[in-house]
Amino acid sequence: MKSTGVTIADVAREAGVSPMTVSRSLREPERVSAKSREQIAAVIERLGYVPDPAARALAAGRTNVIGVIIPSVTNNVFADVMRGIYGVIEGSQWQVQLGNSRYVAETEEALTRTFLSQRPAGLIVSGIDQTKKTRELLKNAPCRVVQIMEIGASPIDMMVGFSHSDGARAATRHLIDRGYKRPGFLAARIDPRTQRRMEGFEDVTRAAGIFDPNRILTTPAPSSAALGRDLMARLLEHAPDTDAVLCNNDDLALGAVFECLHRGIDVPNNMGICGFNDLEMMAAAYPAITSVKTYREEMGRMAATMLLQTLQGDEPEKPVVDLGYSVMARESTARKPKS
Amino acid sequence: MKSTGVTIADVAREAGVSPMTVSRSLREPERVSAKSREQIAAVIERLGYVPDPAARALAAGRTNVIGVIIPSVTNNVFADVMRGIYGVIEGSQWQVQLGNSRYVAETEEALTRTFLSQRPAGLIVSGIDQTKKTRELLKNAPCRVVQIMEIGASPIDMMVGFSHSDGARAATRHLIDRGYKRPGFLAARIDPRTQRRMEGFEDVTRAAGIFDPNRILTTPAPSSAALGRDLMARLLEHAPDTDAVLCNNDDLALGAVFECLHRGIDVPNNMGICGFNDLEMMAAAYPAITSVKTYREEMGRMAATMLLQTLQGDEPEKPVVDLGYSVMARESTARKPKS
DNA sequence: TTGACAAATGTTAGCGCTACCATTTTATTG
DNA sequence: CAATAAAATGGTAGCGCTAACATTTGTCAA
Repeated sequence: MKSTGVTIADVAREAGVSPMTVSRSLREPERVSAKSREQIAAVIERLGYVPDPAARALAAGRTNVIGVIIPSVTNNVFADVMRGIYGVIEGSQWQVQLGNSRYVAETEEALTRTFLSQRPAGLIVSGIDQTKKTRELLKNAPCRVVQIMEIGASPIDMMVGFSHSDGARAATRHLIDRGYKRPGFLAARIDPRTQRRMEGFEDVTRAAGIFDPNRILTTPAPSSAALGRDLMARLLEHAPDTDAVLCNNDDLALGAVFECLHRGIDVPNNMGICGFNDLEMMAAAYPAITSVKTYREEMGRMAATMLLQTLQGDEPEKPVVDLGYSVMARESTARKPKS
Repeated sequence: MKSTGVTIADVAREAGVSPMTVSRSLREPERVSAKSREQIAAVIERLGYVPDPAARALAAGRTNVIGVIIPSVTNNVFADVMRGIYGVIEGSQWQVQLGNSRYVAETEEALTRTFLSQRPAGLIVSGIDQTKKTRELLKNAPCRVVQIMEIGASPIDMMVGFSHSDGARAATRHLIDRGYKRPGFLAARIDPRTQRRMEGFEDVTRAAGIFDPNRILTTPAPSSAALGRDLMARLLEHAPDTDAVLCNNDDLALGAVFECLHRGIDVPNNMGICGFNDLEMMAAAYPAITSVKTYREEMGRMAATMLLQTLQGDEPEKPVVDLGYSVMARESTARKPKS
C-alpha cells in the first residue's frame, strides 16, 4: 500500500541508533554527531527512506504546507504571483497548497477553514476584503498570514501589495497630461480591486471637471480580449466622442486596440488606450500599449520570503510592503500635441 | 496550537456514541442509523469539528490528495488545464496538490517521489517523456495515474491528450492549401511536444517538396509575444521570401502578427500566420489569427473525471482518450487566391 | 417465544513520527 | 582525577484517526 514501506524504525535499526536520533538527524542535524549523521544518511540512501508527512504532521502538530488562496487560477495576474511564490518555496522544505476562491467570499471562508484544519506552516491570502468571520479565523490562526495584491489600513498580520486606486489615478492623470479630454473606463468582473481602480479614475476625472458616468462601461463577465473589443464597440456607440480609455486590465486594452484597428480609428491620435498590469505582450503589441506596471512576481516572491523568514524565527524588516506601480507610457497614448 | 482543539473523541462524548460511529458517520453515513447521524451532525456543527487530515492519512494509509505535475505554472496552456481539473475536483472530498517540474525531467522525478511519499489518492502527470525511473515509480504507484497533454503508444495507466505532430501536420497542410509556398516554423523553449510539432511540420513540407531548414527558427528562451516579434524579424532577414509561418504557440503568433503590422507587411496576403492552442485572444485579434485549437480545459476535466471514477471503484469507458484538435482558419491565413 | 441473521455500534490496536524528559557519553576545568 | 557542564542519545508516550474484528441490538419467520 505504501510506495516504500521503509519507516524511521527500519533506518534506526540498520544504522544502529534509536529512531529519535534518525528523526533528529533529519530535522536538526547539528544536534547529532557527525559519525551518526553519516551512517544514517548512508542507510537512508540505501533503503530509499522518505519520511511520511502525515505521521510527521500528527506527531509535531504542524505541517510543512503553505496555503495560498487566490481568486483565480487562470488569470495571468495570479499566475505571475504564483510564479514568484513557487520560485522562493521550491527547493525549500515547504510545500505550496493552492486554493481557488473564484472571487466568492464564502468559498474563501470555506477554504480558510480547510487550510487551517491542516495546521499550515503559513498562509498567503489575496486582497483585503475578507468576510468578518474569515478575518477572525486568520487573526486567531496558529500560523503567520500574508495578505497580497493590495495594501490597506488594517493588516491581519503581514501585507505585500500596492494601492490600486493610486495606480488608476496615475494612469488617469497620464491620459489627461497627454491631452485627452474625454476619457472613459472599461472593466469586466467587478471585484474589490476593480472597484478601487474605478474610484481612482473617478476621483481624478472629477477633479479635472471631465467626469462623465456615460463613459464608464462595466460587465460582470470575466475579462477577455473579445470582451475588450465588445466594450470598446459599445462605448463608441454610446459616447462616440470619447477620446481615451483606461482599461481595468490588459486583456481589455488589447481588445480595445484591436477594435480600433478594425474600425480604422487612429490610436493614439484619436483614441488613447491604457491598460493595467503591464503583461508582457503590451510592450510587444503594435502599437505598443501603455499600461500600469504592477510587480506581481515580486509580490509573490516577497510574500513567500517574508513567510519563510518568520518560519525561521526572524521578523521581516517591515510587516507591510508597498511595491507601488509604474505608468509605462507607450505609443497607444502618445498623442501628437494639438494646438 | 491547533486551530480547533476539537477531536473526534469530543464529538463522540457529546453525542453519546463511540468515536468509531462518528468516524463512520463521516465516511460511510449509510452504515449509521439516522438517529445517530443527526445527533452527530448537530454536535459537529455546534463544536465546529473538522477532521484532521494528517491523522486520517496516517490511520487509513492514504490521503485525499490528487497530485498534479505540470512543467509550468504560468503557461496559459497549463492554466487552462488546471482550470478543468479544479472545476471537477473542487467541492469533492479530494484536494489538488500542484507540482511544477519546470520542464526538467529530474525535477519531475523528485516531485514524483515526494508525491508518492504522501500516499496520494491519484496522480495526474504531463506528457509521455518521463525518465525511465519516473515511469517505473508511476507504474508501481499505489494509486492510479493519468497522463495528460499528449497521447502515445505505451500509457503508464490512463491517458488524455492529442497528437501534437498531427496537429502541426494539419496546420501545415492548411497553409499549403491556402496557397503559401514557402512556409517557416517558429518555436521557443523546445520541449518534447514542440519537437513533435516541428516533426509534423517537417513531414508535410518535405512531402510537398518545400521543406527548407533555413525557415525553421528556434530558441531555448521561454515563449513570449516579444520573442515572436524577434523571431519573425530574424526570419525575414534570414529568409526574406518566406510567405507563411507556423508558430509553435499563440504568443509567438501574436508577436509575429505585430511585427508584420509594424513592418507594413500584408497579413495574410504577403504573410500567412498560424498559431497553436487557440487562446481566447486569437479570435479577437485584428487580423484574427488562425490557430490550432486544443481542448485544454476539457483535457483537465476529463483527466480529473477519469481519476474520480476509479476512486469510486468504476473504470472509465476508455483508458486512453484522444481529444483531437481543430484548425481554426481565420483572417491571418485567408490569402486571396493568386493566379 | 426463539433462533437466525442483519444492522448498528463498540473495542482494541496501531499507523509513523516527534515532544519531552531521562540517561549516558564526552569534553572541560581546577 | 574528581567534579561539573555540555553534547549526544535514548525511552516513553501520545498525536487523532481508522481497519479489523467483536459485540450488542433489532427484525423476522417458524
